[in-house]
Amino acid sequence: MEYNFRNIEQKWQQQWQDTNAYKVSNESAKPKFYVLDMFPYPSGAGLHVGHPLGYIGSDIYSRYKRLKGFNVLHPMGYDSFGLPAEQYAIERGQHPAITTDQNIKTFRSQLDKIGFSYDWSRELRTSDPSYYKWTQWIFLKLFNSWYNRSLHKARDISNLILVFEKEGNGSVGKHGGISIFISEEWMAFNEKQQQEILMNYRLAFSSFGEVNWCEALGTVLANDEVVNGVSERGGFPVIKKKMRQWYLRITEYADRLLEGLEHVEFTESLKEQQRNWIGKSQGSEIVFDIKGVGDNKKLRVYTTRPDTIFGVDFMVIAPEHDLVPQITTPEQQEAINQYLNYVKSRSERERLTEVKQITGCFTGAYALNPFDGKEIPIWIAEYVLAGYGTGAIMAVPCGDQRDFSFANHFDIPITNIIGSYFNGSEANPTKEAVLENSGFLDGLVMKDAMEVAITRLEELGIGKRQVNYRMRDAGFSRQRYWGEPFPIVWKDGIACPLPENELPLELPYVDKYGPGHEGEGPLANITHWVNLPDGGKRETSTMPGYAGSSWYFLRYMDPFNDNEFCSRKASDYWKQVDLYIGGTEHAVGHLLYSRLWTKVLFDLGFIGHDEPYKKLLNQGMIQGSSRFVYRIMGTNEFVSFALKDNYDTHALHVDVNIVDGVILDTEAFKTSKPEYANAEFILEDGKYVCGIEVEKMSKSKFNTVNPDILVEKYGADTFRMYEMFLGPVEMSKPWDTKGIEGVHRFLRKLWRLFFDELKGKVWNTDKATDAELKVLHRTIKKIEEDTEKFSFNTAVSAFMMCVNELGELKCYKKEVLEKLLILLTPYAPHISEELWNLLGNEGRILDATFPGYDGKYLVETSKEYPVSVNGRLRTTIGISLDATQDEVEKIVLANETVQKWLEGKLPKKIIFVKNKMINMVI
RNA sequence: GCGGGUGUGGCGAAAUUGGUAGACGUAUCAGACUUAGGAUCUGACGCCGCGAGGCAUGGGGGUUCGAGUCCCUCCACCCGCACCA
Repeated sequence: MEYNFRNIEQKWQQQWQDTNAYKVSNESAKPKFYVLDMFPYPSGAGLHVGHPLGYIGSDIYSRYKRLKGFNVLHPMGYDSFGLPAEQYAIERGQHPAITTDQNIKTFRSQLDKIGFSYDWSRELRTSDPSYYKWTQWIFLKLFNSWYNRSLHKARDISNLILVFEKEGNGSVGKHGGISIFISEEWMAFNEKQQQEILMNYRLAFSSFGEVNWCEALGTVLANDEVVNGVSERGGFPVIKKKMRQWYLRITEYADRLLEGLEHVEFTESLKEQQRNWIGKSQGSEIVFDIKGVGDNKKLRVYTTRPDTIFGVDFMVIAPEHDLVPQITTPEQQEAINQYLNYVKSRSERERLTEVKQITGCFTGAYALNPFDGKEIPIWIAEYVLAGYGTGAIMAVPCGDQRDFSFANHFDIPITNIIGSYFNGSEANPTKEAVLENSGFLDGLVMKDAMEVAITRLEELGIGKRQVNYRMRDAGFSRQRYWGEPFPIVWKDGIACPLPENELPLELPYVDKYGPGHEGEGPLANITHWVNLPDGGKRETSTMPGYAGSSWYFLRYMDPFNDNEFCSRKASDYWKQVDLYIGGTEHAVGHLLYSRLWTKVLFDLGFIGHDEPYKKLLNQGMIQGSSRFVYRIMGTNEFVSFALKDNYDTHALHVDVNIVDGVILDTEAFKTSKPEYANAEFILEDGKYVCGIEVEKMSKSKFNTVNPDILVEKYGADTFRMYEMFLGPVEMSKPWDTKGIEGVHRFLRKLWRLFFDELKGKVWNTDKATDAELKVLHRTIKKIEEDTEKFSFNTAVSAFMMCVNELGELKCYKKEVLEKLLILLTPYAPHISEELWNLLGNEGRILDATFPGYDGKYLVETSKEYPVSVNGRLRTTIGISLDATQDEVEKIVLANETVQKWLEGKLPKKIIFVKNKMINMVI
């Protein structure tokens, strides 16, 4: 009887499906555990070996937790709305609903072959109306909420209206550009004015704003979807455009999003990325008078270094700053106009990439230093951003390198306030210097002077402490088709929410789902849908890809609920996701937005926790190892790697599947493409050697490896274990199929502990020896520890060692083997089930209990201790474990080899490290 | 530039956290059994050396009886962020 993995795997996968083996109940006396994979966008390209890496890790952990007695929620679904799905559909010329459905089917069948333990009954799709009904519902909650800054919590908007009616907005503070009003003023506003004011407080709000407009994609993109001035998807140019858009007021949550990072287990680098994105900076705002202009025109700058105020040699304001036209002197008008034209001609991309170039223009105006009255020239320059701080800075050339370069470039005299810390040829951003030329701050160390300066500024009423964030409110609308429609109707310029009983507002079916024109999305073309009988017009943009993924982890808890997005009972039972596995690419997108939604839902009392994920594990990316052939220019002749420099060649990707290691299968190559049919080769040692490069795994690079082929050839269990064996899950590594044989060999060796090809059944019910139990218990301990810390690669090694050792001991004992099978279940579920069954066990192995290890088999009564003299290993000596220090010394000193090294002398010190080694110092 | 991370055999990687470096697996070589082997098993396999032995965890220095592990310093690579005032 041999290991026939194909039959075994098919049989058990069918069985699991037929018996709903992995269905999970919300009612259980067991402790809960929630293991979640980042749900995929079902791309049409199919899986490559990189995709299942995290899924295998999470599957192992879920199965392990289940054996440990937990009620484990381990669901899967699809992020099926969004830009990628729509783009793919457009490329195929098919409706996204159809392509999405097809892709999901392919995806599912590929996943099923690997033997995952998902509870598929809870499957969800973000593009399903029964799901996005609740995405829309949560949007309405965001729309109907505001952030109460004194409670640090979201509150219903009705409660804000009450405050306005009673006392105006004095106590809640200015949000957006709204000025302070009192109760009477509020009552005097008409409906439209009131709604416009409320819009400045809503957590989901609409506003005209500069957005990242991508002409090629015909849509607006979020900041994190724009990389280096081009779209993340497709790499198309992105420009700024003013449009009415929806936003989420994530900036109100900046502090809580930062603070929450202290309580979750994310990697330091991921936390750092989020902190970076939020970009909190503590500083102060200072108001400067402008020479010769009225009191109503003052220059407000933002700085983190108020201590350097006496070192300010010039001011720089953003070219877009409101003051520019107001303060420019007639003499400078011409130059300023020219400069503004230049700035306008610069694309976002150029401004981002050509950062080294120093440009700017003097306005002719001067600000006045409030302490010594010094006249400070005001410049404009594109390096100062309108959107950050006040859009104006005070420049201190001796302390800031950018300011220094600017001063140098335009010959602005530099004031040195830090004495010898400034060497005249570069700025020194130190906080340790003792201030000079700094009026009342003279003699103070800079870091102490900050506090003194800001206090004085506040006393004078010309400055205040100010916290700034780099993060902006998140753009929440897309001029696209394939997304959630907004449950909003515009009436006379007022955004009216749809009543809850009209949800879901279904996405109308259209034939033309391509981009609309002039910024409006495709929905604008469906006039019968847009225009309502009462004169209202539906919002025509749709929600972005991250809408549905911001709360899906909650829906899995209660997926069939028609009355609520998730009952409080269900979310109180499952609580946070205990383990969330996925890549780092969502560090500042999905992971930030879903944290925001969770916090809002928590504030509003719909759920009981305000961080969605307890622990996040980032699986590394599996890269492709590409192979290259070198074609001699203008010929059909290919030259082997080592000889390529003798010719004028260019490198071409060659399909990794026809290369064995680095050796090209030249016959397969000839048949791979018609143009290669007559290819000729210049070989080295009779072989064609390919070049290697590690790149992202992608079809276009011919370096993808399809898991289906590996599963077909070696089985799912081998595939699962090999993916884990490659190395730590969190590390990126190039794929190499070579070693998979070793893992497959291990499973066959395991099989032979139960059945022999010739002899048949070899397992028996004899009593296990101490030596055998020792191997078993050591393995139990190791597997438990490794699985617990996600060290799946070392766990696989431990299995291999265990089977090797049992093989050497000729241990075919059921007592030992069945426990080993339980350990192995999470890693290789099919073979474990089968052997468990063949051992005559009742029930399913997935309901077994993870065995405990007995310490007595791990402890040795005596041990060979290494003995070293002055740290150098000399010999080993067997000593019983309960020997006292004195006894150890006696035994060691009596040893002949040790005596030889001591040369008759007595050691100064004998160090006896229990269970480790003995070292003597002479 | 700033932040995070990594550096160990031909290759993927281990190392109980300061205690015999290279487990486990691949690759390679040798052998056994075989009509055959891409099956199975055994052995060798960091470097130098016939050997005893010596040298080895990116380089250099330090702490320690003892360092891959801790400290200082330099170097290389990967990943984020980047005129953010």
